[in-house]
Amino acid sequence: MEGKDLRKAGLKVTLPRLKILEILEGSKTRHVSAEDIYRSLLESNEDIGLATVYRVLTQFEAAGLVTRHHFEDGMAVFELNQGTHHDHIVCLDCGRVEEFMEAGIEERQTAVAQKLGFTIRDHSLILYGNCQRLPNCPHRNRKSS
Amino acid sequence: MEGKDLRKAGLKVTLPRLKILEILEGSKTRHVSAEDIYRSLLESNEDIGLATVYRVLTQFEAAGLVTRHHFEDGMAVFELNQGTHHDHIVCLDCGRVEEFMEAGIEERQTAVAQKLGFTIRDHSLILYGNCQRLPNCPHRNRKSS
DNA sequence: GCGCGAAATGATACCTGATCGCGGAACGCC
DNA sequence: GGCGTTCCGCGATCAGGTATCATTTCGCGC
Repeated sequence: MEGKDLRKAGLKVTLPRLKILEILEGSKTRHVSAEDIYRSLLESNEDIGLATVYRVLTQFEAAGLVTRHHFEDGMAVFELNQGTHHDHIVCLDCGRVEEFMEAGIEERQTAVAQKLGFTIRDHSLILYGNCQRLPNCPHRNRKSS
Repeated sequence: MEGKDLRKAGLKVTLPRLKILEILEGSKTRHVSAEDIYRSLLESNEDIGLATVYRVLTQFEAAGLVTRHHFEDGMAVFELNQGTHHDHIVCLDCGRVEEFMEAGIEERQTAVAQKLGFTIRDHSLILYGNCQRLPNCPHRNRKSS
């Protein structure tokens, strides 16, 4: 993803937007907060204000480039859209986020909505659990809730 | 629900707690924010501080009397627990909230979590849609998103 | 390349939802 | 009723996020 993707999305190509895209792509965790991005920018000695980070993320969301999630702590995190829809499961011990997609669940959601007289537009499904501290958990010893 | 329920929950019976319980029970919408409750209290000329409302709601949550939800706008709303688990569907036009429960969805959630090596502890499923402005929608003409 | 108007940015003040700290008040066991 | 413990009201405070506005940057037409 690069300049032309921004233009395609109807956004001017500016340095802050490029840098933020870059960070979203390069991030290991896929789910980052505005502050995370701001901190990354500072570390790369980019002189980009926090307000700009928020503005750009909001524009990216409106343009469909990223999705905004609210996990349990209420703080917004952002994720680069890579085509396919999915839901999330969050480890309460280590904060790790896994993604999944279950056609059966999706179907039933639509059915339920219809039964209640709603036209479904969107949904948010987040499971919370413990990831059993598998040895390969990359987030072990992170802050506990 | 009354004084003895508070005591059963390990909480002293105090006027603020009783009043707040009362409001939760009497509320038409079942899903109310701390500010909603605070406003109700002011209207009834109760001299109860906003901080107390938050404290009491947090205690109620810890005691299992209420559940806290974060709908799309991020603001917390509280709902009196009346036994059965359920999920929510929110109308994007009018803000109406309906509740539903789909055993098939619940089952699949557990299965997915297990497959990913998680022990599921909790989940949040919220559908967003349009309620087709049925004539009996009690929320028509509320703020639009 | 260059100039120019529109759009974007950075700094900072501000807003809102929520929490903290503390002196004084209320609860409830006796 | 008396008294220790818990709770409460108030105001200060915090954190995430937004609005304002002067300055800078983009990119189109030349």
